[in-house]
Amino acid sequence: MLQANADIDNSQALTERQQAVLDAVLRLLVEEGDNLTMTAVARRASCSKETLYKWFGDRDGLLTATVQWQASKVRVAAVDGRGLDLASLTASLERFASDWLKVISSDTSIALNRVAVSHAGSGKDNLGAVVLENGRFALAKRLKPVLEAGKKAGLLDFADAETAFRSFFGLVGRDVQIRLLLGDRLELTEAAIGGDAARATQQFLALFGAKTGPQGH
Amino acid sequence: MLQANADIDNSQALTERQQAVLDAVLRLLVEEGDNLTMTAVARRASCSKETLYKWFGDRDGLLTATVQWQASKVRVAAVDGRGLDLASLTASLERFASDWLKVISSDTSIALNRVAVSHAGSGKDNLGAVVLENGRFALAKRLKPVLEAGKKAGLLDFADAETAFRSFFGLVGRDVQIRLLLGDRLELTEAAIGGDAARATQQFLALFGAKTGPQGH
DNA sequence: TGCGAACCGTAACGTACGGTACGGCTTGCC
DNA sequence: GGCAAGCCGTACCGTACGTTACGGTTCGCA
Repeated sequence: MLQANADIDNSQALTERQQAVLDAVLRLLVEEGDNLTMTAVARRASCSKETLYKWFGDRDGLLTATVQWQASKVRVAAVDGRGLDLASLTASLERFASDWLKVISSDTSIALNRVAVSHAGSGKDNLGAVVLENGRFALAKRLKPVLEAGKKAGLLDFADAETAFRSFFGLVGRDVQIRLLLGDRLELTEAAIGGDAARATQQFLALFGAKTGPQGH
Repeated sequence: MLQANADIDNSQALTERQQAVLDAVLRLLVEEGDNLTMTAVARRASCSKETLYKWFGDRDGLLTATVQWQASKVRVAAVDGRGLDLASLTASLERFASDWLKVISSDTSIALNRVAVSHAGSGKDNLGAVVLENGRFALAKRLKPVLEAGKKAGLLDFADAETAFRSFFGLVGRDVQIRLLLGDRLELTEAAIGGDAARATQQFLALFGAKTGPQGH
């Protein structure tokens, strides 16, 4: 499911101490939202403000470093495109959906998306681009090969992988993300996520599965 | 498509002047995002800060009043459930999808959702609830009767209207809203919206259309 | 014409917070 | 041991902004 990655070096040479600081920022971001102060970060991380500014430049630098640090930690599992039969393709899609739902419903993801949305409205949309790149676009980059493999294997039928992915994205996410971002309670249990992933996968297959003779519903 | 509503009195007795002030807030919100100042509002609306505070209490009151004012202005058209045949049902769904896409891709909607998301992270989630109530939930409340009518007429087949609606929501919105909120450029032309609405509707019908004999693809 | 209410423009106040400076402490190295 | 570098804690500065206060003006009304 979720794994720390070592392949993509998105966190450029962070010391253990710096990582601890960024983890403190994450925790603080979950608790207090975007209105965290540098003094609060310093107090929580047991470091001085001078050190914060020396390491991360300014407040925005600290925030972007935090977003990148979190992005380097959480990553949806890659699935090899060797899923030739329908069963393994279905399993891969379900796992993608489940991982994705688990990520976007996590406290840290919600907090990070919130601060990124806030900053997107305030001029410099640095954070928004980073979140988008490590979220929606990273997912597409990982899922498309699977879709293409499914198409090659005659299991899927679509003209454009991008549009197929976007439909899958919509079927999985539906209104979950916007509701969570807007503060709607809606705790997703493990079981509910599994059910949603299976449902979304079945719907996607119903729309984009290759029609090889009549298959009962 | 879009209409001002007079039935639901969501705007509790606002004078013309107050509405003009809130319109100024909307414009300012689109231009500058959440970091608008009370002095900027006063200057733009050509009113004094004292008046702002007398009318709306404080900054949050002004913002909530603005959200409610906008919500009372823009509303997705209601469609009567008298759509008995497949053609009119399809047309209704397409119109809903088109209107919805038009709304969420508008500058004011993006700005309002951004500020609501920001405030949802900062304790009082007043704005988030209001936006959700007038956005996603209002849409559900209007669309569900149509879906139920379609089911009654034997055109649709689903167990729960809520889940059917959520699938429709996902198929229509896909990744559009989160991308726009995060600052991703992606201007939706009138034609693109129409195409997306038609595609989403066809996909929804493919998933939830009643299977009355073999209908080609 | 006189009066009071509402409102405009602006000045002023208090506070919160981003950013900087400085004294003291630990740590590794010569 | 002595020294330099890095860091902690804290005090400090400047500013931006929410909020309040006040004098001057317009407008409806008797």
